[in-house]
Amino acid sequence: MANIHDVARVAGVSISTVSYALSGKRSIAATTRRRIDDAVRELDYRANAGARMLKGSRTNILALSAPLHAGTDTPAHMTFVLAVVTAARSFDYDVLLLTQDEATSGLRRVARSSLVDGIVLLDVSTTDERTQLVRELGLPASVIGIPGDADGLVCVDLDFEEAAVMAVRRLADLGHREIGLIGQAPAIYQRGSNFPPRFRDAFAAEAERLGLVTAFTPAAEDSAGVRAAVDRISATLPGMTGLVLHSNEPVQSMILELLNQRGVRVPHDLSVISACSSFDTNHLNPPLDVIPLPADRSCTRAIELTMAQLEGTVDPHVELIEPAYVELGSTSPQRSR
Amino acid sequence: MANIHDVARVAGVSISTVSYALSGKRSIAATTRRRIDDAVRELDYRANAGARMLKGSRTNILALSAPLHAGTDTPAHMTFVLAVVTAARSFDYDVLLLTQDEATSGLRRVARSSLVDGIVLLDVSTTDERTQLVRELGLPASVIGIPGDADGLVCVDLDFEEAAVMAVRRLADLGHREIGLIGQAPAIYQRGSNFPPRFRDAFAAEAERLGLVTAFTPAAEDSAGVRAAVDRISATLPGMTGLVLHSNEPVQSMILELLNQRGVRVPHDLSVISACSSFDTNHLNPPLDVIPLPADRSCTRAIELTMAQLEGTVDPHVELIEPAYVELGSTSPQRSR
DNA sequence: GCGGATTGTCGAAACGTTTCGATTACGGTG
DNA sequence: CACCGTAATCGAAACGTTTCGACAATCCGC
Repeated sequence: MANIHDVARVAGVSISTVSYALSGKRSIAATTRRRIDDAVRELDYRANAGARMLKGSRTNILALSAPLHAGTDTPAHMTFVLAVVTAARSFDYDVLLLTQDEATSGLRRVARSSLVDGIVLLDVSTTDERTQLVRELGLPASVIGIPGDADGLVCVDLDFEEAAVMAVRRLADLGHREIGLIGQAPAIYQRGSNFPPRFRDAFAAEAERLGLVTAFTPAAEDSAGVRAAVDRISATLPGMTGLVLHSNEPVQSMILELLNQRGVRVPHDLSVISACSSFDTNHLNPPLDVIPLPADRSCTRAIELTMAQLEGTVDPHVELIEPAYVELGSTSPQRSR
Repeated sequence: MANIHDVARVAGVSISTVSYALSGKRSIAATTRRRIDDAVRELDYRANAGARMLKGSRTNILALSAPLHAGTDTPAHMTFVLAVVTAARSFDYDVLLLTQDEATSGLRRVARSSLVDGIVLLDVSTTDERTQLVRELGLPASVIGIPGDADGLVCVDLDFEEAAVMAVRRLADLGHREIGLIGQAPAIYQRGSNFPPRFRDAFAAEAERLGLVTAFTPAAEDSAGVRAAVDRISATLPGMTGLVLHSNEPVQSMILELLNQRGVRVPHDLSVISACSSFDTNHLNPPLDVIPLPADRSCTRAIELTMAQLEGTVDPHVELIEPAYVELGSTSPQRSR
């Protein structure tokens, strides 16, 4: 593989001139620069990554700790992973993927060996061993999601509380007084994933503030679980006219199918809102009003903040992304009885 | 961050002794080794990755080129990615994730800068620009899937042809004479993904060899698409008593639901086989006989072969993984009419 | 008690960059 | 014309490791 000496020889200059020409850190005569560029092209030269890491103190690699737990919605998870990789590349950073059991131990390994300049944490639980580790390592790091103890960390996430408030208000404004929430699979609440309870609790709180009657149920991911969830919530709240779905695409799709089978028309009989969904609700039947979960925005921001930490220009804080409400016709005013 | 000099100083030896103690490449006195181990622990020392890459010619990093295309089954894709990462770790290798537009250009970049020792390609199409690139780069590489031009490449994949033969024979052995195949979404065949036509064509060939009547249809991934596919195949083959599903989990689930609604009992009225599925068909209703797509085996083998290429002990070839048939009670003999 | 093998340790070179300080050439200013 | 600042280039040091060759100390068999 060609190295900088080869380039220097072919271009007839010293290696430092080559280095400066490529980095642009000192001025180089136009003719010299052209000869160097030609040599680089001819040899298909690229600076050796190891040497660059060793000398400069940047590796241009980030670690992405992304454990995939049972019950996690894989497409949503993948969306975040891809968004992180894409955002990192826009800053000329590559991404090292750490998963499963290596999500924690691998983090320590790559950090201590100076293989990465920074860390991104995905899918944090309310009590997550990775948060303490990240504090110890002292490397720039951004957490996507809000762990229980966010002290000393840079965290980014959709404002799930505000999203819940938004959904409740929307239904309240339309005159609905009895509203339901179908959430994630029970396993997800048990594992302590950070966002589901944030949404559920804010939903209940805002509804109470507005004097609405609510019911909540999780929904297991198979058709039996979905049927049971719908049955449960109808039994608890027979007069329900508004429903918020905080679950993955297949579950939302099954719920709509079930409602349809039972002759419940959306939005005529029931106003339905899809909350914090990372997929396109236009493909549902009918399309659902949605408060999107903008993976790209969270991830882009997380990477920006990691880069800012590398420059030392940012302090630990929690950054919440403002939710937006997208109308697609699945809500309507409560009919007077 | 502590370096090898610090360890040497604390242990009271030279740096070369530390290096040999850690690598085990020369014998070291037991007492010396203990002092060094203690120093390493005290300082939480780990060899600097950049320096190690520069000096040794190994980086202990693999590039994983894993573009996610529209229509690809995300959970299956993720299963492969995770399996690659896990297998790589078992050889002390980390994985750099290259996706989307970087799946090709990033490959060139990281290879030319000697950031990675080898390459793994996922989701290759029949004509894939990455295969030519990999040949040019001359780095150890393993392809998961079989591209149109596999010359000079190391490829690993489930033997989709044999899997198709297995499914057809199973149904034929049970006395079924008219069998159908519901495949992937049309978009996937159009994009040239490598395995769907391999399965489809082998299915047709083996059925013809055995004198069976067949019908094939792709299935779009929404409920309308599934309904249309089932309608199409029933219309083409009214006497169909055996059905093979080569599609993702939601689609298979919807198909079974639809059959159930229409009063078609599995296996009493229709024997159904789930082919090359990376998910657990026990969760379907009813559970389906399955020829599993063993992501972990393909990926483990791909990594093994990449490691073997690093040692120079392997030549380009295509390696097919023997499929297995798992009975779960969704097939039964053809009833005499 | 001597030669030769073995064991344990060390110093130094090399890997390919980046970057600091030095040097040369040259045009502009007083 | 002497002086200075600037542009363009170069040589050399440093980053932290691995590994080669050298050397001293110990052991073994006779």
